[in-house]
Amino acid sequence: MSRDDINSSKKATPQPDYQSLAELRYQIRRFLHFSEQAARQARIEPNQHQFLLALKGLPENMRPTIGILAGRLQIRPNSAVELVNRLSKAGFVKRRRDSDDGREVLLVLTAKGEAVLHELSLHHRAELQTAGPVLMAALQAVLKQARPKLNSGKT
Amino acid sequence: MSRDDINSSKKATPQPDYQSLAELRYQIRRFLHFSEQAARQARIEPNQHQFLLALKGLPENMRPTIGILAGRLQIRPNSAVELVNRLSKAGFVKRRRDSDDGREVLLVLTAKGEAVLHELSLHHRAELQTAGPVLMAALQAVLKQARPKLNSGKT
DNA sequence: TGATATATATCGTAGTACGATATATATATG
DNA sequence: CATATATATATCGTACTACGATATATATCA
Repeated sequence: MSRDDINSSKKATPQPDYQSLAELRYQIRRFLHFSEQAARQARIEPNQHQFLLALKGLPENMRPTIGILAGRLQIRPNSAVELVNRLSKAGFVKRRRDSDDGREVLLVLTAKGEAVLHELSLHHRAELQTAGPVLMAALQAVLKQARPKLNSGKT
Repeated sequence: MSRDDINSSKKATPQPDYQSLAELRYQIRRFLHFSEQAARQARIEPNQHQFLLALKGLPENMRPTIGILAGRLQIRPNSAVELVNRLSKAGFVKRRRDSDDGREVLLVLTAKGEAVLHELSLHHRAELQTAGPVLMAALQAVLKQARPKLNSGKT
């Protein structure tokens, strides 16, 4: 007993708002692109930079193992191994075969790795000063039209 | 007995908050990872999906040319050409050598492309229902500590 | 002890963005 | 109007890296 209008008071708008969705992805890409360039300027590969950040910024309750880091980077454990190979070859991290569990490998930042990460983090924080709000806006635009049910809105 | 405590009321915190920075990137990766898997489930390559979205969601004042799309995807124009090659081979887009400028190529979605994009967009919108707020929170956490100066500010 | 699970490592492969370069069309300039 | 130059796409070979499949080492359980 209801007509399917476009979008007015339905549960979830049937037609997605492509424009806001596209804008969100565009802004995300811009930020990621900035990040990659910043990394290369700092003489480190973007994915290696992300590894360093994931390592240093790991929540305290997590152990810095290959597997955990892989999860944080959303890559397969074997890919993480290869990444660590390149990282240690470049002198950014060290492997520490310690722990109770002899299978695990704990990753540790070297001074060099720490330095690059520090520099890059400051740069990123500065960039986010402007990019952040833009991202927020794009995200909110998507969420606004995505809202599943919302009648009696006041706006 | 040192005063380089955490951060309290400085201009811009000298030490970046690695944890919130890392968390932001983690959440971005989770969303992108979801997106990639969703695309593959829909039988399309993630980058091809992004192209379709960028095309359909292009602001009205922009013409859907290779160059413009390349900019929106943050890739080189020649990479965009190759992407379009794969897209048209797969039947998702068509080239339209029209326009006043004979050098340009205008991209057009096929019905097939439209269909996949529609499906994926709904899926993404649904995902963002939960992922969106998490991203927002992560972003805000970074911005909070990144705020450069905050005296006599208006919020 | 033996069986099985888990963590890391190795290796070959495939996919793709890139730089360098080529071609086509447009525009400027004499 | 002919030529020079700029711009938009296109082509081609290369390099990088994440991946699947598999191997090895250690842990855990029966």
